[in-house]
Amino acid sequence: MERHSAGVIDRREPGRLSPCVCSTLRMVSRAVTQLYDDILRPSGLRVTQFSILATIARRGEANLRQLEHALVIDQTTLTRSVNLLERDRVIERVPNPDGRVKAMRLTGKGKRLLDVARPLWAQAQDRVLRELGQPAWGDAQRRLARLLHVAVVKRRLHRDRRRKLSGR
Amino acid sequence: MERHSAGVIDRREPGRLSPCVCSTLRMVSRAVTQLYDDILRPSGLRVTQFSILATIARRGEANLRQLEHALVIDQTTLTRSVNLLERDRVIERVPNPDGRVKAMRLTGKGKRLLDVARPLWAQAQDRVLRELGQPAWGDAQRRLARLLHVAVVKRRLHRDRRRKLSGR
DNA sequence: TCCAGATAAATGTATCTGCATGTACTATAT
DNA sequence: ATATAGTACATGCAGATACATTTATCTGGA
Repeated sequence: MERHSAGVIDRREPGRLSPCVCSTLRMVSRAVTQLYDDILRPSGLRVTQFSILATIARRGEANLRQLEHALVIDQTTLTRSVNLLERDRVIERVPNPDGRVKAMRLTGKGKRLLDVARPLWAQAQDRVLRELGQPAWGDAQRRLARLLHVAVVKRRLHRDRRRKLSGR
Repeated sequence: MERHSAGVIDRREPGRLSPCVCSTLRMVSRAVTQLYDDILRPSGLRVTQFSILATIARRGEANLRQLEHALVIDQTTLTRSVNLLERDRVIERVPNPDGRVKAMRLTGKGKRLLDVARPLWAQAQDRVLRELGQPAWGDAQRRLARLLHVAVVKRRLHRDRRRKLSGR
């Protein structure tokens, strides 16, 4: 008997959500990521890489600082992710007068890859939105945007307070 | 060429959300995780570990399979996380007649740790909910629960189809 | 009894994540 | 011209994530 088609018992859905806002977000994020990555697999891109590529593509080029703000990813995380894409010749450096700035653009390979990945992404997005409903996602998105804003701001406050206390 | 150089401009909040459901979730998840981890820091626990501990504590004990379902975390991920907690003597193994099952419970240290962490968690949770509003979170939570369900089910379908195609 | 199939967890590999800190370069005030 | 502050990115370290595969164990027949 197949592992996941396994009878009635495995029909039990994942338990109720955690009361914790953060754990809930992580949980949903994990599950949805797995779905997207599954569907994106033929392209060889993960959704993380896809979002970086799409962001660079939209702007033509982008440096780490811009990506950090656009994607709300820590700069040190971005450095590694970007390095992997660079290693695989999916993106390449754009010369910049400011020696500190690392600006990147897609290579030909990167563009072709993105062309392969886009319809797959659309497929994943479609499956989710068709089931969830566009309006419901619109609602959710607004809440999440607010949540993002709250988290970013609160955190800034928290860090500033700690810094003041420690006299720095 | 007027990059988004410093100063007043940097007051700009993180850009609009991505149109991608998955990227949006990951983005918000990252930001909120950072806030929770920041506030939990004095306890030495991260929110991921906190949620595992809280789950075990609620049940008295739990094995990996139960945690996998409760937290919607891949079993292989759980193995590593649980090993770290075990290494730090925060949880310990509970003997089980079935030699395959790894059931865990909190140690004394684990309980004390959780007692330290809980008020910190509540503080993080409060800050977010006070700002977002309980009802708004209730709404969001419902959408996310639906999203989780959709992702899990869709993925099952996707995998089953691939398996059938590849003749396995 | 013994074995095939099922189940629970562990392992190899690779990526994602981010804190604390370091390095390289730029801009500014003197 | 030069110290100094500030900016942009990199690195060391540690944990979080999960796919593919393996190992250990259990269970139900023949």
